[in-house]
Amino acid sequence: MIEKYDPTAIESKWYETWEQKGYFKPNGENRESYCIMIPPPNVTGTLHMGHAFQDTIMDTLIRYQRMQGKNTLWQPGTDHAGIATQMVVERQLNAQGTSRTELGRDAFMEKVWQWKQQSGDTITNQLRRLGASPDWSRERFTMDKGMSNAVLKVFVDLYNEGLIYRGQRLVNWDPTLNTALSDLEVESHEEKGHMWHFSYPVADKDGQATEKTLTIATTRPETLLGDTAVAVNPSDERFNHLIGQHVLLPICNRLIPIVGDEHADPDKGTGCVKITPAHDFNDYEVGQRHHLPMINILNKDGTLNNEVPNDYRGMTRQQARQAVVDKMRELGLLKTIKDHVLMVPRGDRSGDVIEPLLTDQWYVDAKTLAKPAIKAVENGDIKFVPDNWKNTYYAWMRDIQDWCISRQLWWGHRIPAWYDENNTIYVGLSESDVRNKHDLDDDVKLRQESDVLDTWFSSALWPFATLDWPQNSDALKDFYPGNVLVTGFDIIFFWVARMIMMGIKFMDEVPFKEVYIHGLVRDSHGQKMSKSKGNVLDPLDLIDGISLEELIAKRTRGLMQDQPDKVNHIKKQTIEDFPDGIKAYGCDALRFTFASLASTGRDINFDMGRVEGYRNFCNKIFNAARFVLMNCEDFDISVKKSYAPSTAERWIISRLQHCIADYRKHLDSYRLDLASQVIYDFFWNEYCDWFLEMAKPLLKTEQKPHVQYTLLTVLDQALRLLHPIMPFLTEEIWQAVAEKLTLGSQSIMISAFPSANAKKIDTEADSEIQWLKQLTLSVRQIRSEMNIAPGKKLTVLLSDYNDKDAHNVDRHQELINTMARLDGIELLPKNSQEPPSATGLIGTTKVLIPLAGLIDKNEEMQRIAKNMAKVEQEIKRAEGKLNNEKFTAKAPDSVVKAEREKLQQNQTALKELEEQRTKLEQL
RNA sequence: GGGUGCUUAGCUCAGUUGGGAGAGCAUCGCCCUUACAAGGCGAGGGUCGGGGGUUCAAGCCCCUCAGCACCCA
Repeated sequence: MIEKYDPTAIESKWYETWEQKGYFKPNGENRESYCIMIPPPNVTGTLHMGHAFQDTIMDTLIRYQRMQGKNTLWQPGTDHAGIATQMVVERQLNAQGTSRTELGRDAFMEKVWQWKQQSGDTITNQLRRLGASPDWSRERFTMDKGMSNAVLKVFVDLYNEGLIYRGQRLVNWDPTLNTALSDLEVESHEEKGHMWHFSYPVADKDGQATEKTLTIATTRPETLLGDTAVAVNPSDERFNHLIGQHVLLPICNRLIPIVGDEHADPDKGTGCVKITPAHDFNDYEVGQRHHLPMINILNKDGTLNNEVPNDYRGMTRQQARQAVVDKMRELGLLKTIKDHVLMVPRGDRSGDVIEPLLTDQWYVDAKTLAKPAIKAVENGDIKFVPDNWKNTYYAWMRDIQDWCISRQLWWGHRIPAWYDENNTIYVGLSESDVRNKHDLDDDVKLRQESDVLDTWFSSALWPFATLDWPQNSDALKDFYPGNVLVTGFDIIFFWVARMIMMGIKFMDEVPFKEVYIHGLVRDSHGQKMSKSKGNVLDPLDLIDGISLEELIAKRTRGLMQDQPDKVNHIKKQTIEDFPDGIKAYGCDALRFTFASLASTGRDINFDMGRVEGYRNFCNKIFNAARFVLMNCEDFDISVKKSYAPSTAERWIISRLQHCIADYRKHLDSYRLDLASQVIYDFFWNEYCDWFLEMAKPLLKTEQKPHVQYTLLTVLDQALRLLHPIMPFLTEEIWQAVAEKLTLGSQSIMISAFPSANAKKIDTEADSEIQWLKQLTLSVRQIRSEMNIAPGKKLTVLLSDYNDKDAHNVDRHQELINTMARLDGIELLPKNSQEPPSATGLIGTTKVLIPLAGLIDKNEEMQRIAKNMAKVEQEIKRAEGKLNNEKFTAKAPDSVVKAEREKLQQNQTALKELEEQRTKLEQL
């Protein structure tokens, strides 16, 4: 074995072997199956820290269940991510001086497929580097033939049931991307803007402008050109007498009615609002209530169309806004302009301001599908972990709006609808299917819908479409429903809710039994990681390491030209956070870090200190294994038959049982942070710090073969526990351990996961070793605080000892001497004179280290005073409690009794310390 | 405006039936002790955001205030 832990050397070896031997595939042996569907990453580039975190969680769960012998499937794949991917490729084309429209639909699609191949490969390679163990032979892509068939069937079935329909509605229109978006793809944020007050002349009976005006307030002056009413609140006495009259819309010179509607808030603006039903969701509602005409004034690219006066046609929204304001000022109808903070809706991909626009789109009747999906969570068929996320789910599902699923893009599943020349709609699996069903001759011209489906439409089918549905495959029988969905809270609406709806609709069963919601990975300052902030980390850089220069280059790439300030800021921040770049911590350390951060919170601030700490843990494991193997070179497995563990061995075996039980409990409840803590603590603080040290002297006795066996078996078990989190290092070491123990199994991956054995819990050994630890700690403390060299051999006396002390001293002389580095330990006969000493305590037993020239009297008196202060405080606390009659009367007996015992023990201890101090004083 | 979550050591975070405040990193001291200096041993450091309440007992339960984050409108 190599001298130092070198993750690169270890991690390159095993992945290929595992994959070749088919360990990632379901074993097909066990009827109990376990399945996780990967949330398919978008083929827009590379995996980020959030993916790595999520994949670590899933892989840990999968490996854990696989080792328990279950028929385990982790289903991998990627998502075509319609808009996002199309944008990436379009941007590349633009950089090459061409464009999507120049290429045409077919050639463009080819380009996207090329990109998909490249990005998909990058992603799967990253997953491999992370040690992920999905069944690659089942890899799927949301635009695969199989997935496409599923999409077609679902669309056609829903259409036939009336759950998909085409309709003209106001949609969120993205003028940059030229497509409709669903509500979820629109992000509204507060932005600084203005509130303009315009006066509209009130018209007389003949439709002529009067002197009277009505002043409306608006944040969007350009929409004036599409106004079809002015609304006032019916209860607003300032204006309600005007209801039913008309105003003469300036610029357009249109007569539009004054309507009474609750939407007008008397306290907001001027109390009067202009109504533009074709360009505002609220106004649309008002328009419906009052049967107002809708005037669409926008082209699809956001410029003004021919519905507006000549002067304004072709203007952009911004130009039109300015022009309208100028004109109103000229007309003397502009009253004021106020600064105003308003919510501005923007497309989550383009960042452009979203326009409500009246268009024909395809919708899913979400309300109908949501009903059973809500019930499934209410009745516990699906559980959220942590539980409170179900409230977020309910809140959205109970007020769900119909889902706009059509997108005016090219990259995606083309909607299986055909139009004849009269625009009659035919929906079917294919054109020939449509012709057959509707008896359409070949001379009837059909044209397929050019829109594609929202990318989430296909993702929603992921849990069954990846398992070959609509075929009734074995995989579908074995692995639907899945056990748990592991995902972030940011896509509960986008994805989780829709999978539940579609799963129940088409499989008659929920798609998964649990939804484990994890937090979002942020940087160490709590900032969201994003390219524009320049604080992203590539998980592979933590595995392989990266120099500061390269990291800065990576983070500022593509930002150079436009924003020098930003580049400098990113540089500065990066230098501050990573002055020496990033070291190669290795995959196992990174995974362990992710596991340790997987608690119940929402956000995870990724701290490099933790990675470094866990890299050290890897090193610790590596070195402990080295020690064990070095000391087991002559190990003979035949000792197994006559195996007789000594106290220290029984102790570590007993501790191991606790560790196994706790670890499993935590993994079963998705507390990977607690699980990692448990195994870290066991391995470092118990196995290494105490057991390996105790093994050293024992290896020099005839107990040696037994100790070797214990060292190896406990290591074997610990490695198996660690394996789901740290696959590479554990495999590397386990191979050598398994050989010694002649375990037979070829890989730790398919070895049995440890189970706790209650019979091996040994309270006697526990108590004896606990005593030994206390004694050792006591001596070490004196040594350290009295500046006695660690190597200096001491003699220790036990005074005021009890039977247990005597028993332990008798049984564990050698262990005591090694652990506490003593010459010897003696029991001081009762009533005999105690020599002047430095004093420690095990309970009420005094641990005496005679002064004999190596201890300074004054220092020791100070030390004793310090300890006495601690004990006194404890006494005071306990007395306070026990003197409170209510406490003794109402607290459970066991608590009161424990408190009494503690008090008594501390009182004795205090007395002894006091005596000791007095004795020293007299010297 | 409605909702959710958070506030614990210098930093990043645990603390799940209410019963003597924890980890890692950082800090200080001693030590190259034959597995490991990416280490060992020891130490210091917290009025658990503020206030109030329930209780014999509150980091944990209730109320309230403040700050931060996020979701929905």
